[in-house]
Amino acid sequence: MNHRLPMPARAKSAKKTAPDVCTEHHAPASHPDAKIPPLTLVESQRMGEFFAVLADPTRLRLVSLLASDEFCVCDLASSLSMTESAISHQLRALRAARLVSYRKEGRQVFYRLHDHHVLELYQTVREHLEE
Amino acid sequence: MNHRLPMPARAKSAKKTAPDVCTEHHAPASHPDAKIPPLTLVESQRMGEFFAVLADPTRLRLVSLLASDEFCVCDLASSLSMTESAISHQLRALRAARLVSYRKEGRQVFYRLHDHHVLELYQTVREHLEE
DNA sequence: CCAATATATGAACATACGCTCAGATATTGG
DNA sequence: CCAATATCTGAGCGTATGTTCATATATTGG
Repeated sequence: MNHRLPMPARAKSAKKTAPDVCTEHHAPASHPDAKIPPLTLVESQRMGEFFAVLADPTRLRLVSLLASDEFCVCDLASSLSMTESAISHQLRALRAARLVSYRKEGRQVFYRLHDHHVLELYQTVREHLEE
Repeated sequence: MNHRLPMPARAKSAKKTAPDVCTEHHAPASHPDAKIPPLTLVESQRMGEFFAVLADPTRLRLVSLLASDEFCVCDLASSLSMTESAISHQLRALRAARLVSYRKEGRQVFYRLHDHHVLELYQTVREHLEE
């Protein structure tokens, strides 16, 4: 069965030159213009957490609402026909990822997208999926 | 407790004018330049699935490797110090999401990024997280 | 044909996640 | 202060997901 176990030694040999792995190797070099080092484990975990926040339908619908205007939790819950508790939990995740900011006004808390980068990313992917 | 249950009627009232929800409403209108309709449930699910594929450290490291060159499964597994089975499962997910393409050459299968959109999205988010 | 190599796949297990429910916290009005 | 409103939070449940393990498929060499 698995003829190459985890192998702590050896790894990280593939950087920019052709990696000398497998019995024979044909070194295709299809992206010659690249100099980008691969993600480290920690970097990939960070990036994964970022994408994971956007990998939920409810949070994406929240972002799509906030792309047009500022809303309080109550309005967001009503717009999505969900409980305010569920929305509050999801807003917590969006806050932790710095995707939204908020502003307190009396008993209400108004949420908005954190900055233009969020709006741009959302619109880019939206257009990409509309093809 | 929850003073506003799922409410199937009523929802979808917040489109472009200020949504009339909550007892009092202060209509802040912070993004006046918007005309983007919010995501439907189905659209948000599609978009969520797309982000979910990129929400895993292993798949992101695979994308980061393929951003520089074309690799066979064996090389990818070796580079990440993981079993070829695990890598094959993840490549399957990347294939299903049309994020990678492949080319068979004898016993080996060489994977590459599907198109330049993938590379651009990856690089954009990478730069965004480097701040 | 058969052994070896390279990859793919299904089942199973452990973990992670989203929602609900109950309750806590905070602010306003009487 | 107390009731009502608006939001937040922790525990628990059901489901989804990534890896391992065993096995299957496919291609090459002898």
